[in-house]
Amino acid sequence: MAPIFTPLPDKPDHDALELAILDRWESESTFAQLRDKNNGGPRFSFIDGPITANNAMGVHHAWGRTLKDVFQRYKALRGFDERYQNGFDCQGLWVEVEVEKALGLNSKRDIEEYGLAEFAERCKERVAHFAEVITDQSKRLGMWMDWDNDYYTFSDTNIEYIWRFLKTVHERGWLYKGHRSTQWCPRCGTSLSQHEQAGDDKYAELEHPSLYVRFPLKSREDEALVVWTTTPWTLPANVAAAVNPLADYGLLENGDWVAVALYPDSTFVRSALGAELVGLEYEGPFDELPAQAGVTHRVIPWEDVSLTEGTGIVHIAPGAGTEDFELSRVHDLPVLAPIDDAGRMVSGYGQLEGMSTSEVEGSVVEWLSERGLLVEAGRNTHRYPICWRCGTPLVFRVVDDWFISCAELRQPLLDANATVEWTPPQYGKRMDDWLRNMDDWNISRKRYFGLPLPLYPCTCGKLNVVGSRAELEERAVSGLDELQELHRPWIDEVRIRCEECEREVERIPEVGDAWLDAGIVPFSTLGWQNPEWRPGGYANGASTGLSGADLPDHAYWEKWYPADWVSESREQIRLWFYSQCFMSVTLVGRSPYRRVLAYERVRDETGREMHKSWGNAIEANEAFSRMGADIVRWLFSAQAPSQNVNFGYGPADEVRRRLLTLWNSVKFLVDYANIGAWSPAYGALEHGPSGELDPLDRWLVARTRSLVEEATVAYESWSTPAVVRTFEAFVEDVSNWYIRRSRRRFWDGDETAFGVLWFALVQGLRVVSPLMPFLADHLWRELTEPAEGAPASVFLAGWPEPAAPDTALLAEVTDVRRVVDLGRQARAAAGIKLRQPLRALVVEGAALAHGHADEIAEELRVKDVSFGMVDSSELRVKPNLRVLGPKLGRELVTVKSALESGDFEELPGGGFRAAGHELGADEVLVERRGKEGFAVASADSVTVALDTRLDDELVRKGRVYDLIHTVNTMRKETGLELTDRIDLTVAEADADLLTFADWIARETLAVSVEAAGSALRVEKAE
RNA sequence: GGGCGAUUAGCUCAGUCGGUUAGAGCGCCGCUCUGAUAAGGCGGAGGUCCGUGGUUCGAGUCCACGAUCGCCCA
Repeated sequence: MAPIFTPLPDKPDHDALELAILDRWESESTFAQLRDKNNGGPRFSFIDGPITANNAMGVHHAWGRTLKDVFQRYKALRGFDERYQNGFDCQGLWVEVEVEKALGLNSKRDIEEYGLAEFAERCKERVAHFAEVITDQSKRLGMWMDWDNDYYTFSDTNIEYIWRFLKTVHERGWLYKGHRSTQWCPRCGTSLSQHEQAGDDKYAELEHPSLYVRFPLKSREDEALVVWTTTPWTLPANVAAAVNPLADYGLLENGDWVAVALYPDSTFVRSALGAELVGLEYEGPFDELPAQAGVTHRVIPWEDVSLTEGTGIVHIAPGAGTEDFELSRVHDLPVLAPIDDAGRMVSGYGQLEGMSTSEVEGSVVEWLSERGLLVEAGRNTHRYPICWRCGTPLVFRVVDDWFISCAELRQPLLDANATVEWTPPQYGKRMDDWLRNMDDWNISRKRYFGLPLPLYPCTCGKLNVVGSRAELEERAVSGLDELQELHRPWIDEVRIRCEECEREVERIPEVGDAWLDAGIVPFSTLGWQNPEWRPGGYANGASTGLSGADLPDHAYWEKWYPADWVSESREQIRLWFYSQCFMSVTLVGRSPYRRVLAYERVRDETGREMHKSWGNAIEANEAFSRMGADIVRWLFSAQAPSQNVNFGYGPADEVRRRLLTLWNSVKFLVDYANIGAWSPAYGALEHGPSGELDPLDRWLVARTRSLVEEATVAYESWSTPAVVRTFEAFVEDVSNWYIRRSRRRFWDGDETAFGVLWFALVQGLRVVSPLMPFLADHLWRELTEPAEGAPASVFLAGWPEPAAPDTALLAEVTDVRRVVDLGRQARAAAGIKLRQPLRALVVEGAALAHGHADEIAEELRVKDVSFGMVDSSELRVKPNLRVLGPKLGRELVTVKSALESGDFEELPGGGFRAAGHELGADEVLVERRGKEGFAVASADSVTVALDTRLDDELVRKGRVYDLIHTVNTMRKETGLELTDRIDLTVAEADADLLTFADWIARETLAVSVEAAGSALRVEKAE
């Protein structure tokens, strides 16, 4: 007869099992079935933050993608209709930089020589390639998404929606061209914005020159200001020197002025307050350069001049520093811009022209020392900003950039954020902090493959902002025919008419910040204000052929906006959470998401950052196949999101071992159900197991119901760690209490036990399936395959019906287990192993365990269990603080010390009198210890006393248990099957045990038991 | 300088509403069960719950201040 359940191997092969499940999902269209089932149900709106389709996915992406999938699966089990749209981020500096590397291009000129059209094609190819790679990896992780319906941020539709946003911004008067000093990457040839440039990995410890330089004062012979700088290339652009007006400055004997505070050991011939130096003029070190012609150098006041490093006098070059530039506005200083967009000195700087900022260092030093202006030259190591994409050290340049003013929006953004439920909650405060401090949004990048900013400034002063492709077509005067998509170079050919003066105007060359691309997604993908549904309408422009995504109509947007939930890493606070909130508050005045789950970073298993160059990085694909995707998901799910996760093969092995207990429990059921020819009934899941349930069975049913209850609470509070904890505790209870206590019933083929265990395991799998979909579905299929009417997949089974657990029974068993633990402790203390039966156990306390004496007796192998006072040599009484604290208040201290010193009187009924107070039995905790002939153990007001006295019968029974144990060990060692029968021969010396022959035979599956010879013999019976 | 966190066993971390002897996993030592067995269970060693002060009958938990570390901003 074929077995009812498919036999399970000793342990799971996660990789093979997961690949097999993926095949089943594919061939059975499981996901499509799930979506059909939930179609029209209540909605759970999730919006996927786009993943950059620029490289393969790393394990750090797997954390977020696990969480996204867990909660989408959970909500699906609860019957929610969902969109499952995945998103790819496709354009901007990150793609450009990688494509440049691949093509061996190393400057903007290289790109232009290569050709913008060709370059754009290479960028699109890269995105298409890695979108496919990421899709495959995500599927392997178990992510269920609508994979042929992804949104790509470089589609024309997405771009048009951003255009529309920008037009709105302009109508509000927030869009402006700024002339300011910004951080500039000389390799990428573009400025970078505040939110891009934040974060620790955006800085490096770099060594730069450290120069002390003399600025001779004009009206004072032989006196000079001394400044300190680590950026020699900025000196030729110097126009001023700043002093702290409130600080003391002193004149050294050699004629140098410095801050007194920074030269504590020097003697000064004269001193002055900084304010007194203000207005003095000096000779600039590079006055002879053409660029410096006509510049008057003078001393200006600045409260922020540091008195902790340097000389207390700061060299000011408004063309090469942010603060310098701000000061130039206040003090009306000339702005000299010394470098071009590649970071090379421009004309007007004599012999320095054409040199990079680092090449210029030697020449500057030489120049200064020749003229006697160099006081000291050294090296200095400090934290210096580098480009977040290519690692090149940044410089400051004063350039024109386009900005969105956030002055008017700041408060509305804060108000919108106040409506959002953040998990963990402190991230909401961090968002507030960011919003309070954010600068105007720099949206322009002087690059190539990105969102084309639709800005057409006219010489008449009018800034034309085009809000859609239709508007562009209507106003175009040329270039439309070649416009294959809304990207450079094609878009640059389109000229339009100025709406003010009718002159022909062209687009600014800049592209947009990539966070505009991602931020518009809650509008562009959901069809905001789109009059009619356009099949395939999202897959246009650069994403033609990559996706089949529709552009929905406005009614759809109304249905799915705002998102009920979004989840990304914490750094997205200043990136995607920010940009989409900014755009959403601008367009519709509210936050685009109701709830956020954010998480920290992935580290290696020792807590260090992962770096390829350190050799401690783990490839996502390798993690999936070597650990198993379920294990990867479990590791991430178990981690509190507010803390970095330590990820690696060590922690993975731990998880694997813990999950083995679940596997073993299922395998146990399967093995014995096959022997006993038991098969399950699917209806039992809803109604509970049938048959005559004994207390242990009812306990497991209650325990299962409480699991469902606890897990529901955990999921509903977005806490995967709580799901993990509650599930692991459940598995431990099933395995180490129910199964261990019930083994015999399974050997005997007890149908009720099978039914109860099956119920518990299957319900457990349903609850945990969002976290580890592969193992859960595999075991679901294993356990429900013989049950008629069971859905083919756990994901089609829905969420377990909630049912109130029998909490009284759960509490009883908690007490029972406490007694058993104490009993084992007592045995251990007395040095009596569990195989030695004992005559009696007395239990005091543990009131709820009274009905379970038989279980306790069996578990502890004692003949008799009784409840009552333990008559002992030592009595300890403690106050029940929870009760007495509020009642006695300050008096409690007196009572407590009286009880501690034994100064009390026992009252009838279990009460005590101490320090003048009568204490009821429920107001004290009583423990006893020490008794002749007994082993006593005590904890939490429960005391057990184990009678350790042996007699002949007890000793003989102990020997029988030993014998049975030995025989069964031999059975195993000789490789016998569980059902094999044996002929057993015991040694002559054990002949007296043959009075228990039936018992021995039953326990060892012996068909004959006899005594002969001197050794124990086990032989397979014919 | 401002903001947000963290600090609990050798390591990684839980710790609910303030309550009696602060827990788990890993590691170490010893014991043990075994018809789930490359598992499981029990016990032991190992704690200044970062520090100081406060509130309270009672503080790892609440409050204030400080220290250290991490992160975000300036």
